[in-house]
Parts: sequence; C-alpha cells; structure tokens
Amino acid sequence: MAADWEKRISEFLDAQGVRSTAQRRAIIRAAFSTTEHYTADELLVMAKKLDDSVSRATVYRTLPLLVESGLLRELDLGKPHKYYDPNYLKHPNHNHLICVDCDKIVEFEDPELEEREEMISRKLGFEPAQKNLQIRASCSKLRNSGACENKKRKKLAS
Amino acid sequence: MAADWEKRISEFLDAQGVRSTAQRRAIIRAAFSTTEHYTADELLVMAKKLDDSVSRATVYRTLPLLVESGLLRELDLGKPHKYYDPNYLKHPNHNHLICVDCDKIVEFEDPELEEREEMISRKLGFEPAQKNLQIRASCSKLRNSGACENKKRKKLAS
DNA sequence: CTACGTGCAAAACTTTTGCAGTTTG
DNA sequence: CAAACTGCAAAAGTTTTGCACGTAG
Repeated sequence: MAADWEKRISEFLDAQGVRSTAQRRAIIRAAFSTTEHYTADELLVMAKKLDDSVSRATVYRTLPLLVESGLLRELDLGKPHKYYDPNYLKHPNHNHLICVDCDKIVEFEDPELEEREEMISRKLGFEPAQKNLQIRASCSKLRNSGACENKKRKKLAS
Repeated sequence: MAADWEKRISEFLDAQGVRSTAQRRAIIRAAFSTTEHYTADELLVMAKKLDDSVSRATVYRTLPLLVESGLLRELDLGKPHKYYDPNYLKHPNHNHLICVDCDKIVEFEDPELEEREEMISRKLGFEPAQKNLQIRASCSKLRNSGACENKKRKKLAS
C-alpha cells in the first residue's frame, strides 16, 4: 500500500512535469492519509510527521498542484481559511451537509440531484464543470430530545 | 421609496436592539441599493457615497448584523475575500452558476431541486436550514463558436 | 448624562513571495 | 552542472480590535 502510493505519487509528479522531492512526496502522502477535511496548516502538521523538513511554504506551493490536477478539492466552509477534501477521488460527485449544532460534516451522493443540476445548467446555456452543494442543517434529534449525539464531537470554532 | 427604506431600516435596527446611527443607515441603504454581489470593501465605497463619514471598521461591524438577521447572505466564491448577496430577500432559495470563462454569475431557482435537497436532509436525520448550490460551468457558446458573449463583462480577477 | 457607537491605526491571520542556499535529474 | 526546489522571514491582503472621542436615547 505504502509502496503503491509512492509509485502513484512519483507518476503524478512526473505527469505534472515537476521534480520528485522528499517534501512533495511527504505532503502528498499526508494529503491522502485521511478522509477528513483539513486546512493547509493541519496538512503541514501531518506532513511534518512524515518528513520534518517540510515547511509551510512548500505546503502552500504544493496544494495548487493537487487542486488543479483534480486530486484534491478546495472547500469553502465560511471559515477564514480554506479546507481541503481528499474524498473526491473515490466520490467525485459528493455533497456536504454541515450540522449547525456541532459542525459535523456528512458527505452524501445523489444521482438524481446530479442529473437535475446538469439539466438546469444546460438549459441556461452552460456546460457544468464542478458542482458544489452545501446544506447547513440542524440535527433533528437535538430539536426533539434536546440532545445532539454529535455535540461531543464539536470541532474548534476556527 | 427612499423614505420607505429609511423606515424599514430604523425598524430593523430597533429590532436588533442597536442604535440607529447615520453610518449604519448609510451602510444598510447601500447594501440593498444593488442586485450585484459585492465585497466588504466595495460596500464601503458605496456607503461612503451616501455618507462620507462611514469607515471600513463600521462596515465590518455592521455586516454581521445583516448576515445574522438573514437579510444578507455571505458567499464564498473561492476568492480571498467574502462576497455579499442582497438577493436572498426576494429569492430566498436561489442558487449560483458561475461561468469559468468570464466569472459571470447567473442566479437561478428550481423548486424540484429544493424539494429533493430537503428530502435528502431529512433522510439523513437533519432539518435543513440553509442550502447553497454553486455550479461552475463553461459557456456552451464559447465551446462551440470560440466566442463567449460574456467575456467582455469579465470581472476583476481578485 | 451615560452607554453605545465610531474612526483611526495597529494587530491578527491566512496565504504569497523574494532570496540565498540545496537538491534533482 | 544547470534548472528546479526549499526554508526562512518578510510582505501582502482581508478582517478584527483597542482606544480615545463622539453621539443617540
């Protein structure tokens, strides 16, 4: 698995026409070592664990490489920093439901939604390239019983 | 019309439990003087035209008032600054299609999309509060004929 | 009159960049 | 060895905040 990744990463860097450095490999390996969303800073921490020589600058320089090649997706969640989502490789068309009570994020797919979005885009005279649906919602259980099972998992506010 | 606005603004400020100042009134009037999206800085310019004493600080302090009360909606378009959309009052459920060729933004509504989004949210155990669909798309005319009628309307990159 | 609000300028935060030194191919 | 890359620290750009002064109620 690790060796497999190393090969895929090298091939990716080759394809991008850039050099394969220890830092880039560590950053990319870290970027796909989780299914959670993370910020550039959080990715720096993860990459540093694999290779302590990785710097913030290189993280910020490598991220656009991954985003523009479609491997990683930039996510705006209304916070001052951007989030990155590594799950678009496996689920290219997923959407996000964000709990307003605990900030928990649920990813979901729906082919019918997809279809309608494409249909509407074409009717407006456009060819859809990237669709992004975010739903902010409150936990029904919280409303009914006064307790949200996700509440304990509340993430940091910033 | 103008007098009408003044009354509505005073009522809004009253309801928020804050004082009605010349600066706040100018900012709010400016905020709803257009159907275009704008940044905090652009709003400052617009408000300054109505009352030159308005400062950047007060704009940044007033915006959350409008956003939290639901009159204005914050929009993340992948740019380093946030945009504000004054059109949710008239069209509470509209979505955004953004042309990747010229950055033009088309707003559209679709009740069927709405319904499905709500249905999915409930099935996941949530009560939807705010739905936000952004579609990045390319102009079909550009693809077919090599010319995009919106190209000339291209907005500033930042 | 006093609590709330304002402008100014400095600070905070994320992201970008210039530069001198290092490494890849 | 030359071109590409890196880390560091400074810079850039947006948003927030402390403080002394002003003003609404």
